[in-house]
Amino acid sequence: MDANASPAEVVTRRCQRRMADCGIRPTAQRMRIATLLLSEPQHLSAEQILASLRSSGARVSKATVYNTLNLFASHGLIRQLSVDGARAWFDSNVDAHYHFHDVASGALIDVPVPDVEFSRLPPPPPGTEVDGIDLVIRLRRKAS
Amino acid sequence: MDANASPAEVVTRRCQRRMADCGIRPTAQRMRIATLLLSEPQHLSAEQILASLRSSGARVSKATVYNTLNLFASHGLIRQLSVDGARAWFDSNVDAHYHFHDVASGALIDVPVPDVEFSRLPPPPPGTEVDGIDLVIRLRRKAS
DNA sequence: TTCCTTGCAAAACTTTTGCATTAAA
DNA sequence: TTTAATGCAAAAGTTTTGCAAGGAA
Repeated sequence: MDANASPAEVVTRRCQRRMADCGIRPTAQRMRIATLLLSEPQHLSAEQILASLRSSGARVSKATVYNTLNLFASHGLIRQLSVDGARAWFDSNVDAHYHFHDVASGALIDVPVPDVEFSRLPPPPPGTEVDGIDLVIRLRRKAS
Repeated sequence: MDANASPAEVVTRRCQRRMADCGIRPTAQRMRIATLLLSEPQHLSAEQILASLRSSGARVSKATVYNTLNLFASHGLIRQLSVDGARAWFDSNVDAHYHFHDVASGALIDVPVPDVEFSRLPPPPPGTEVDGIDLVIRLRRKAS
């Protein structure tokens, strides 16, 4: 172990390890995208990721951002969300969880699984089983 | 009352009434779109609606389909769903309800509210209140 | 060398918009 | 007649793809 590792180093190593576990070659662009997303749980669009990387001086193309996000998603490193039809959001929290969605601001907030409890759920149709539950609690500004 | 009204007539009148209630002018194209959607609860994409209307001989443009769907949605006559990022689905069932989503086939199946019961839900963040709950139970083909 | 990744531009797709024409009140 | 709706084509926005160039093994 390295008790002197900086937070940035820890994130870098975690990204390398997770990509290696999936057999994904850790190129410079992929590492930057992984570092950005996996440094903390967050929801980002492809455009936001591209802008963020470029403003920090990275040389990345839009195609590579999409390629990388799709690659990561296909390996379960991130998760693609469909909350509004306008664009995809990429969630770096792949543990089971739900979301608040503030429609006015577009903000997404994680809701931990233990905060939601189902006392009844319908049985899946014959020949199918439940693959997962997408729960979005839409929020509006309180009138009061 | 008219005890001899055919099912088609009943649908036509119900569409006229619902559009009138919203102050929407019942043009030929709008009536055809409303009749298609509101004849029974279903989930259709804009492209499906356009194709269906044209194959039944109607003269409608893509722009009018989108204009009309947005108009209907803004008046609460239909509801727009975001289940996959690929396209919008328009749900003619505007009563509160949830969905099964068979990812393999793309099929959407309604889940009535009484079939789901929450025994715990997180409190909405300060300054906000719950506007609605979108619940999608993802289905996969059973392995067994 | 061989295979994979990147960047760029173009293409594909869904949805919106501008504007002249047409239909409804 | 006056206002609103329609159709068409073009535009806009997001995501994918083809391909030449670059980089890693």
